[in-house]
Amino acid sequence: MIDLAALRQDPDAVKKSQAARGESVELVDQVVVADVARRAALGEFESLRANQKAIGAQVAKAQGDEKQALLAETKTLSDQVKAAESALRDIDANLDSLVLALSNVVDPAAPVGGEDDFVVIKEVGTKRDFAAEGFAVRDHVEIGELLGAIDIERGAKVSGSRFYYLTGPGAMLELALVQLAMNTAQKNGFIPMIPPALVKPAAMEGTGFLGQAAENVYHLESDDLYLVGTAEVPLAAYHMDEILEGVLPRRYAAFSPCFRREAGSHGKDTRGIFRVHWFDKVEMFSFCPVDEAVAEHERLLGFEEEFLQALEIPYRVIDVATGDLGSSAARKFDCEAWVPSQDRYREVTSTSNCTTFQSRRLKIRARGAEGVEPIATLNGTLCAVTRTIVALFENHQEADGSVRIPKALQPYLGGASHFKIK
RNA sequence: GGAGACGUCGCAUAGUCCGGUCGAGUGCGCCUCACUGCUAAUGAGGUAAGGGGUCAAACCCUUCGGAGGUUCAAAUCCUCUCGUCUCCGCCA
Repeated sequence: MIDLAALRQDPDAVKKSQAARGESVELVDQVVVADVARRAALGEFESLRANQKAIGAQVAKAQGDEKQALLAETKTLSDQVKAAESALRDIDANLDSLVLALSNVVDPAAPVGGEDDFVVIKEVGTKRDFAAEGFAVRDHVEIGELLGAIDIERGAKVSGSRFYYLTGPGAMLELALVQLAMNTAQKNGFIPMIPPALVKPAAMEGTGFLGQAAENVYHLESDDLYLVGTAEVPLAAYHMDEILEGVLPRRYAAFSPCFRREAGSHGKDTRGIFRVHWFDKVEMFSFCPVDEAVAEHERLLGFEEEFLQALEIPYRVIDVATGDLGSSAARKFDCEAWVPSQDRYREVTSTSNCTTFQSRRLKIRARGAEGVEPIATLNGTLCAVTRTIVALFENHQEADGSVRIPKALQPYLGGASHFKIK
């Protein structure tokens, strides 16, 4: 939810942001109108109610005829108060639904445009020249089969398309990646967390996933619970309705399964485990003072880069354009790993600065020097397991189909230097 | 799944039976001041959030887990709901 007071002050800034996202500009005007109406209705209700309470206090003291007279007076007042209250409630609900429909105000530094208008910030690492090395690139599906690490066929048999089993070395690799990620995060000041993957509507709503992203969320109707698409949801909602005390930023890193319906991506990335309905992920999350959020965003990006560098995977960083931001994000950086079989960079991690958008919805604030203050939330992927496996297998493959294990990961895999073909 | 108890201002509690003087007392914690060689102790005062209003105040409204209802009036009565705890059953 955006800051209504700020919108009141400068509606044009919000309009500009909506335009940059390619979303409704006139929604801003509707909010302004609804806001004026609300304040009028609020004043009406409040003065009637104040009157009612004042007379009520007299009723309590009065006796006999005097009391009867007051009762008669306040009886009609009571009806007026009720009418004013219900009018206020309707206007309030209307305003709320309009404000909730507004996406976060984009960071002016974010490149304006659609999906393809991102800006490449940097490229890191060296892509291998497989032709020069003298062998044809295998994709992660082939490698996964050779190693006995990924079983897609049986994933489909048991659960349908976009499901998989990690088997043998694949299963151990996931655990190794997760441990490396969690250990790294803890060293960097994150509190390790294992959060619930099923959440109530309030948590989903509060993090902004029931808006335009709703069609990609699994919903368990009989229990009215949602399967989270990212640990961002239970981590953000962890402090829902709280005023944070003490030192900020407060950083958490969670290991959790992620479930995504992938509606609207039919036919996209159908091969392998690049785009699946379920995967596991280590996610970073930060509750941060508003004026430190931009620096914190850079920090999260830095942690993501360090992880990719530890895995020796070539990647680039892009500054995602306004039209491609999630509704909660003011700015987003993606790390895209080089995928040799596709001869292009593909997203493996993503970090967003949600400024105060989520914390307003979730009613999270912090006690600062000047009292209770709003707070910024930021999230970033440390390791999305399946996509990391794709990048790892493909970039570190050897001529015979075996895969070199990067040094940083070896301690978590019994010191082995390679995944060998079975 | 069955039976019961309970959700109050950071924490712990009072208030609920018998509706108004309760937006709410007390203790602890925290903040300010005084006293003290320092700390501690003691004394005085302050200490929920959100909204409206104001140059700033004053002031007003809302919130006693949540949602409804009864009433002139609800922390207090009624209904539903969520959560916590205890016992039983079941289970990893």
